[in-house]
Amino acid sequence: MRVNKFLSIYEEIVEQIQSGKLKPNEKLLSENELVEKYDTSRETIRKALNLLSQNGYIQKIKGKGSFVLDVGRFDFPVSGLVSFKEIAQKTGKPWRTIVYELEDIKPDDYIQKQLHISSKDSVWKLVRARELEHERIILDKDFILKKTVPSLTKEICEGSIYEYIEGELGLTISFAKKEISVDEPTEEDRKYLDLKNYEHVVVVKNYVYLEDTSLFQYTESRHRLDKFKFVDFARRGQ
Amino acid sequence: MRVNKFLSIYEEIVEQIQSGKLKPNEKLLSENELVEKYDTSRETIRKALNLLSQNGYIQKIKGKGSFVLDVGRFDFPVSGLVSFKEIAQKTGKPWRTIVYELEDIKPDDYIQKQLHISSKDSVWKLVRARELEHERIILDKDFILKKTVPSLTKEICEGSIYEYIEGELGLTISFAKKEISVDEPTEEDRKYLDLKNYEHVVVVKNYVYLEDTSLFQYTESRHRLDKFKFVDFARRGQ
DNA sequence: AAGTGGTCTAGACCACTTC
DNA sequence: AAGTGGTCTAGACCACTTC
Repeated sequence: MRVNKFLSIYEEIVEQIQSGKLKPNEKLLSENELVEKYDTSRETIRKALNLLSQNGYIQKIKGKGSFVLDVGRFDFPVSGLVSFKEIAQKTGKPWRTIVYELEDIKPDDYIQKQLHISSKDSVWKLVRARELEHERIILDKDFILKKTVPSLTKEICEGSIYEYIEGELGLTISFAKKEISVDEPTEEDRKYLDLKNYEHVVVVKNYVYLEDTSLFQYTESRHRLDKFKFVDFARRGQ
Repeated sequence: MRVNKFLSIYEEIVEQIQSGKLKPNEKLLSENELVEKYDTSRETIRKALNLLSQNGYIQKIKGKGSFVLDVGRFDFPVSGLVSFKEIAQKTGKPWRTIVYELEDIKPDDYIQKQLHISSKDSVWKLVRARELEHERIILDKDFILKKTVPSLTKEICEGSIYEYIEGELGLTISFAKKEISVDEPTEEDRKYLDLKNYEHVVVVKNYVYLEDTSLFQYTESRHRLDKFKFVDFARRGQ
């Protein structure tokens, strides 16, 4: 079976940029030269280069060529939430996930509205705290359609739910929408988080969709505000 | 001169979705049928469809077809800051921009570091408050390289700086990086914002790059936390 | 078996930048 | 004039979903 040619070219160039073999502001080989080098067609090279451009590795300039961006300036992840797991793994600080609740519920009005379901649909309610350096700084409240994910265990919830959903269940998550705002802490926040004296929490509402465009998960992440950071990288034009 | 064919096909289908001629979950014509309809090649149709997919209008499923997403679920803007101007224009509430400072400065250490420049480069410092319903809720502190934007006036700053930069100066902004975090208010925040008793502000640091990959603007937007909202829409995979 | 989108090829013409 | 990336064409084979 043939593997994606454009993807492996993309990955090879990413590796060259990350390892420093290709340096910031350096000019890549031209598209025609890359066609020669990889013995492929120009459209395949262009697919690889467009992916590099979309992901912030290079900048293409018409008439001039493609240039390596200074990725060091964009501390990873290039876009998205700087999750507690990433912080923890980068800094090597001790962390863990505490599962407070895992139950099968009938959704209330608010959850019905968020997931666009009726009161008849069963939902997993999962409440977890994320602890970093012995402080619980994020409260994740997940609501997952039971008809999509029939069984969940405490063990799965302590690890990665997405690995289970995509790996074990073979489902494909295709897109997600996030809304970030600030709110006052609830009783639940005060109970399950080490909030100190902060009078607000950063609330990230996350709506997760499957490949068939169905919404199957709503997550509310409530962050202690001193530990919150979000990075967004946006390219202009198409 | 030939106009982009794939772009006009994209725009035509966007219009059909927004006007309701194509309804949520409805199946689009297949790629081969669209080739017939628009009398073009399949790769051109695919470019238009991929753009629709990237911008959240449709979902493509292998073996099945392309389906209209329920864009109503994603209140615009699909991604990015829900800016005070957009809120104001949507709700029709009264708003204005107040220019407090516009001067030509020598950058201090912090600004030198943010813009990757030396103390010799001149910089415009611009401080503006955004007022909505007679409350100043956002403080925008812009630092703009003078060698890129030689002249700025109070009138330009009260309107849209980007319109001036892209329209009048003919420069192309190619990408931007945002960092969102929460901080304590400064003296300046207390002076120029109607902060009420909030003890924190949401800080959005924005780094703006030109087509030649040069960083020319650093903006720090300091939001009163009760008025802050950010929306992010992310597709998985490539 | 027929239809779907995903990948790939080998060409073409174009506008822009460099020399 | 030569080199660059951007758009477009007309084909091919593939894996996946539907019937």
